[in-house]
Amino acid sequence: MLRSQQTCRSASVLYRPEPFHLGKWPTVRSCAIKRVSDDEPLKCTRLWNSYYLSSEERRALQQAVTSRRSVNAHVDLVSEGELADSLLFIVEGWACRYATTIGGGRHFSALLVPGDLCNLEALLIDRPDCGVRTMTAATIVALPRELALALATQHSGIARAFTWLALVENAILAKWALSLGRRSAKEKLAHLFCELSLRVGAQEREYEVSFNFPPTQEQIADAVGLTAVHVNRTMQVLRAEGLVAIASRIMTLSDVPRLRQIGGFDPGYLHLDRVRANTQPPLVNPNYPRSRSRRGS
Amino acid sequence: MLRSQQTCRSASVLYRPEPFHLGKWPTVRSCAIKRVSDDEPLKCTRLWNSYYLSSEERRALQQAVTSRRSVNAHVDLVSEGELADSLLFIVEGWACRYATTIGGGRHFSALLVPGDLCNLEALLIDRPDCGVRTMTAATIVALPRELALALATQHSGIARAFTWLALVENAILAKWALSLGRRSAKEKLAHLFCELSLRVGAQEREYEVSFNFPPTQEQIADAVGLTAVHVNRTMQVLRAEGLVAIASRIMTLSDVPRLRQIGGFDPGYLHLDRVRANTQPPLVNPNYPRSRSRRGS
DNA sequence: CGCCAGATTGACACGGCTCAAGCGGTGTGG
DNA sequence: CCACACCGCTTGAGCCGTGTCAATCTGGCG
Repeated sequence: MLRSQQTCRSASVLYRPEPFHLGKWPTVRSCAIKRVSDDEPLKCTRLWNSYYLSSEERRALQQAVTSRRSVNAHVDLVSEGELADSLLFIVEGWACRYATTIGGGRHFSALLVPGDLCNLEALLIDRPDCGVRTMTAATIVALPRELALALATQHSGIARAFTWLALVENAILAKWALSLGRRSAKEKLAHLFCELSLRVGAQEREYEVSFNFPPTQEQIADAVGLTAVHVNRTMQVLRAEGLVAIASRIMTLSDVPRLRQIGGFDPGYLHLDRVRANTQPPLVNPNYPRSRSRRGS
Repeated sequence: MLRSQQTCRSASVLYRPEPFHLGKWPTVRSCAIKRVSDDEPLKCTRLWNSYYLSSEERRALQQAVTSRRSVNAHVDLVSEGELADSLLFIVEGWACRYATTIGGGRHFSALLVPGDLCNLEALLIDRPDCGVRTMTAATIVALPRELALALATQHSGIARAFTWLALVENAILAKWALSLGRRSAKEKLAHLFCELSLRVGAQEREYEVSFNFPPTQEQIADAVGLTAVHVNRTMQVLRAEGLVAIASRIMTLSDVPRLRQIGGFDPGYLHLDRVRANTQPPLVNPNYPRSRSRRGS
């Protein structure tokens, strides 16, 4: 939420935002990865549900994948510049792909919701260009890179599905860029919320949707290129107009058509027609605590 | 270069910028596609030069491709929402991928330089989410979608190369998003110029590079999310500091290390190590006229 | 019950946008 | 061969959307 051009003078005050790498986000002490029972860990995944896979290919994928692991919030799943040897699927919880500016400015290049593949680039690129960090407690599944490559070589459907995932991510990123470059704060938020409501598979009824929405205002700011303060003010406007409401991590959009109009949102770019409909996870998910970081030890 | 939040009141004045679709860019009357002799049209292409292809696969690609065609400047190669049935390679000249905001704001999601693939998404997505338009006269080569799919199915190297192209485009887009969201005008321009100097394969010597650079200031603005006026002022600053100079479509960066520092540029994300080095095209290319559009009808 | 992350508020500053001319070069029609 | 027409580049004045800085408030958790 810091902009780069601003120098980071105040190393003094305690809870002031600080450059990312200096620990504005809490440093992680234990990754607390523990195994969880599972049978079809990939089932709710966008890759799994894409129309490009045959059932045989689905089976092959399922066998190649590790079992579920649960991860704390604020954990780096992928660190910028370090070797990455697995594709990570986020089965439950939210994460983000982020990059930082020399000045400490932080920016998200993706918000990852349940079912998303966190780091497709690890398939072909060994040093990731940006990190991936959980925003909530999450459960993930890994597909070792070598296995993924082998599968993609043997099964053209799997290769095609990977390419498709990359193309959709591209389309989303292009829309984000459009927002970042040419939309006002209000439009940015409207567009983002419309997008997320669809991506998490929330069921709209009577122009209204509700869905789990763990990000803090600061994290929203890092996604749309604003300041946490300004996100706050803009949210107040949207709230005052009766368009959005957030209560205990659940976001409600009360007038989706209006929001779409404001944000200039057209769902086509998400290409949801190439995926089997995904059921929305339970509205209040006990595994979703935006676990507050315990202070330094 | 219009920002969306601004209403477009002045339909009166003559040379004022106008919403994109209303013809700020000249409307195209004739596509003027004419054949040109060629032998290995794909040779200078990033796909062709990627390490993922075997020589057999290169041959297969070469055979599948149409012969070169030359295209005028300001021509839509791909129109948003319309069916696209070919992958287009831009062999010579520059183009851009663009999208527009309801308010008429225009934004580029990519600048395409010689050797780039214009619309990889056409491989799997039939209605493109954004348009592609030439910025200069250009020569292009097409690979029919069905052929591309068949090749990707038969040759895993080709499939892999496609995926790789998508991933690199993604990485570039992510950096653009970082710029858009968190960098100042000066930083944005510095970063963009550093990126382009590498992508066009310009040879740096003694901290200095020169390369063909056809975009107008307005087009630069559409790439970095600024106004043409502000790009102009920022360019003046960079020029005054002796960092960049443009003369007759040739850009010279006189102090690349300094520019990289300003823009926070780290070339890793371009993953040039996965492509055979590409020779820089001749510095002044007679085919590069930023052909001015003749006026109406 | 105290702590702390996150949400909220207010005062103020500034980067970048808007509006409005003006300038120089270059194809083009007369 | 000249004179427009027109594109792209510049410049100046003024404004406003967002950022900055600094408190304060609030609810959940240990």
